Amino acid sequence: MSVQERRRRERAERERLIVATARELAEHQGWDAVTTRRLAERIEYSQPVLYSHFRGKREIIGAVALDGAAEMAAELRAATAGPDTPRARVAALAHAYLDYAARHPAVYDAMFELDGGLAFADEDTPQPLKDAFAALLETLRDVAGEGVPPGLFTEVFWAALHGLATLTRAGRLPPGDTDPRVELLVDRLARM
Amino acid sequence: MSVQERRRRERAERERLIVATARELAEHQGWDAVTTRRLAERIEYSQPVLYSHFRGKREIIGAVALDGAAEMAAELRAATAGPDTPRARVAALAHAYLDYAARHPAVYDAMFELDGGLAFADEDTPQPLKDAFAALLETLRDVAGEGVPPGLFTEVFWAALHGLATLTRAGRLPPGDTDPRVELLVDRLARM
DNA sequence: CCCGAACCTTAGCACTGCTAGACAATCGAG
DNA sequence: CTCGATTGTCTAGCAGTGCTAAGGTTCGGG
Repeated sequence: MSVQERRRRERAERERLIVATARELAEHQGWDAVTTRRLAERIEYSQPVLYSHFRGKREIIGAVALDGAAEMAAELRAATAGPDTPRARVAALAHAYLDYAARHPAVYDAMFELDGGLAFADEDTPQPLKDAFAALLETLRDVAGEGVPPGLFTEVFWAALHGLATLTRAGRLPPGDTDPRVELLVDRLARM
Repeated sequence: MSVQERRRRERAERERLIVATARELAEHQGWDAVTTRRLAERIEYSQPVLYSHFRGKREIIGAVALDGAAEMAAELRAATAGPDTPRARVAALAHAYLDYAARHPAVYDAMFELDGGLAFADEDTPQPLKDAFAALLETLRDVAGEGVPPGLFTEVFWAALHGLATLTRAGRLPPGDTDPRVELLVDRLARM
């Protein structure tokens, strides 16, 4: 009985190892470098072992995404804990969001650009994703303005941040100038 | 001499055929279905012929992106030609943008999500891309507000639209509700 | 001590983007 | 009109991808 326990623990441990290794590989060399062969080699098991934990590469991406969502939510909450005024909290939130996207591009992609097989905006949406959205909403609800549903406002604000994050990183927007862009966004969208 | 002329024309014609076929395939079955083998079969030539026109698949994506940029710019200009007030023009612009993204997801991806090997926000940026940005700027410059550079304003507005377009299509935002989102965006960002 | 089951690996499939080398058709010069 | 050279195209193949069927090997439970 306790043997089965131990095995279960070891399996869970190995699963964490897979996800952590995938993330590390992706952060250092990009998702293209995350092949099942390389990943298997890094964890020192053969390829089929990966498929005993995940249905396929897509699910591994999904696992990294959940990991990142929890981490991002925590960072967003930490950033908005300090400032006193709603305006300052929103600005801090925006900067923290863009900062995370810039510092962890691979994880950001797993969450919002790649297909990790996760449900979004749905009752089946995994908790970490719901929670990350909640972290945005907690701060943004205070500046939605009269007659504007907080959820709707959060969606629009989030979309704007997402657009800035992805277009900037892909080189579609000139780098630098992030600060004035965020300032404009916050000044115009937020209603105190 | 005229023989070489004819050949040159036929080559150019075949190049257009390649791009058109790639686009059609992508629009109907997604970019994953656009493989060099399938593409070669569709144009009734062997694979290496593709490589005598383009350096690789990436450049083919880039060609589709340029095609789409010209088309999109035209649609944006057509949409903003009608309305009389700046407010209405901006709203029409936003809807036309999101409409194009929704109607031509594959082309939109070629322009803004995939790597087509194109330069952006640079002097080397191909004309169609510059022109598409210009189409946005022409309408948005009138509502940037005092002291805000039109270029900066356009970047932010564009990023918001891009975020809405991609998050909606990827299922990250609940479908429907597009109208109130656009209304909120226009009402808050634009200054008359 | 031995059996059965859980576990892991080897080997392979069908596919990808891309390319070297062989082949045929066409052109220009004599 | 003929012959060599140049173009153009295709066949065949490489290295790599995600994924899986089949076969051992190992190890706990009786």
